[in-house]
Amino acid sequence: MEETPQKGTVTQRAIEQIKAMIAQGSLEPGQRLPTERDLAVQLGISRSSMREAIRALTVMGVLEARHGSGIYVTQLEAGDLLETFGVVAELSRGPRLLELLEVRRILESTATALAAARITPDQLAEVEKHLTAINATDDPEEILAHDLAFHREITLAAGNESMAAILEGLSSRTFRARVWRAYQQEGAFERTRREHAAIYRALVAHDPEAARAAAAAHVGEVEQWLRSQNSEV
Amino acid sequence: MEETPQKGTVTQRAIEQIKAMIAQGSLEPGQRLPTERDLAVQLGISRSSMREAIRALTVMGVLEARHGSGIYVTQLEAGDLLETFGVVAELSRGPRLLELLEVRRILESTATALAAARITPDQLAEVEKHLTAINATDDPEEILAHDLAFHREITLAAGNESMAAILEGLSSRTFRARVWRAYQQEGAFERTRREHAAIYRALVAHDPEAARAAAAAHVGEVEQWLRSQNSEV
DNA sequence: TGCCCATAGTGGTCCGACCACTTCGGTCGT
DNA sequence: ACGACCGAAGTGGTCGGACCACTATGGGCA
Repeated sequence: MEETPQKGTVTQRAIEQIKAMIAQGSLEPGQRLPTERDLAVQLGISRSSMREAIRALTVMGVLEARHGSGIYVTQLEAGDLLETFGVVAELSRGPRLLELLEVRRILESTATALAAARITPDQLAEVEKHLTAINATDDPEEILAHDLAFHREITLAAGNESMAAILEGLSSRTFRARVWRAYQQEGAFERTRREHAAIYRALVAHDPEAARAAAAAHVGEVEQWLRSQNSEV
Repeated sequence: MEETPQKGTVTQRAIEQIKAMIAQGSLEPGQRLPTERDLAVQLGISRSSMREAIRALTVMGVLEARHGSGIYVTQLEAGDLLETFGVVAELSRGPRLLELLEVRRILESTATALAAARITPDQLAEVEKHLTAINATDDPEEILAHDLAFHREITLAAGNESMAAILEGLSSRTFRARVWRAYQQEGAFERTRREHAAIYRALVAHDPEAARAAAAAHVGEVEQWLRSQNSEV
């Protein structure tokens, strides 16, 4: 029960062992881990290797290191899988970008449909706030921020935080900013506003099918435009 | 243009810089990077910190380190975002597990529908092979392997590698093995076989809507069962 | 009583050495 | 002349120890 099985690199072994501790429940969400130095001693490896293992788990969104305080197990909440997903979206080009956009269209249309059925008056008011904010300004930066918030509010209303987190990653700042920059140059502003309005109307009417169609069309519009650019973005 | 802007930790800065190099195209997929030692000098940090940055990017699926050879940029293909996603699925419990299963149901039903429209005779034969293999044995291990292959073949036929990779992560080995263990004990074997057969028939008939319904029912069945377990898994 | 700061403890960074593995070129035998 | 072998150079992997930056805690001071 004590000797190292000698499989794979030392760091990789450490990663697996810590993952196993969490999976088996001996480390619970929010709990603080022993210090890096202690952990290294426990697993019989150097602190350097242990730090790399911790770094890996931090990137995966499993651990969280607080300078001067300690290392903690995250709540394993939806947002924790966001970062890595967003990075992939940022680095994707051409065909891969279209594939991810297709995934987004599928998930976002379904999420919007679910939201139409479940959204509360409070949430609806929040959505409307961002909608009017988008129409009230011409600052691309502000529009983008409210556009993101508009969709996030809707996906959250769908009641599936994991799906919301994935969509957030797929719609990451850089990802959309890149599209926007060129997109708005074709004067498609007005069309986007109409699409947003259509989505909002479907939500107000609590009409899932209309919401699904409106959301699919909204994402599909960007998709079509991007496809016509022949992988230039 | 040369001094460090002093924002965030040194390692974090290094991660961003390397990401930027790839995003801007000065580092292309498959290309070999300078050595860890050289990179550390270039960015003005220690080798330890550089190694952590590389480890982080390796986990994200952006870089690949080959012992004794060098560090390379991955092809940034779909499978590269798989590993991290699978880890999240493995560590999820209770409500989060249901959310992820819902995402899988949405994506898998759509993917199966797409596959019904696009699948080639060759791919269809491959799918049938796994189907008969599932029905020919009682070894859970073998069944699981062919079950995974069955669905993977179908999602690949949908023509969206990114979606296939995400689904692969959501259906990761451990994830499904855990479900299977208890699931089969209720003698739901036969029902699963019938569902697989229904999916296959829809593919043969090139009937997208039937395929969508069959796949949604298939995943939904597991979903319902898991929901009835009151977060015990 | 309450504020403040010295201090211990933690993660973050750096250095230099050595180990394990890959790669490649030269050497040796045929 | 050719091919298999082997050794050296180069690379990532590991180690340990030192110091820095930040946080949290508790005791002392006003």
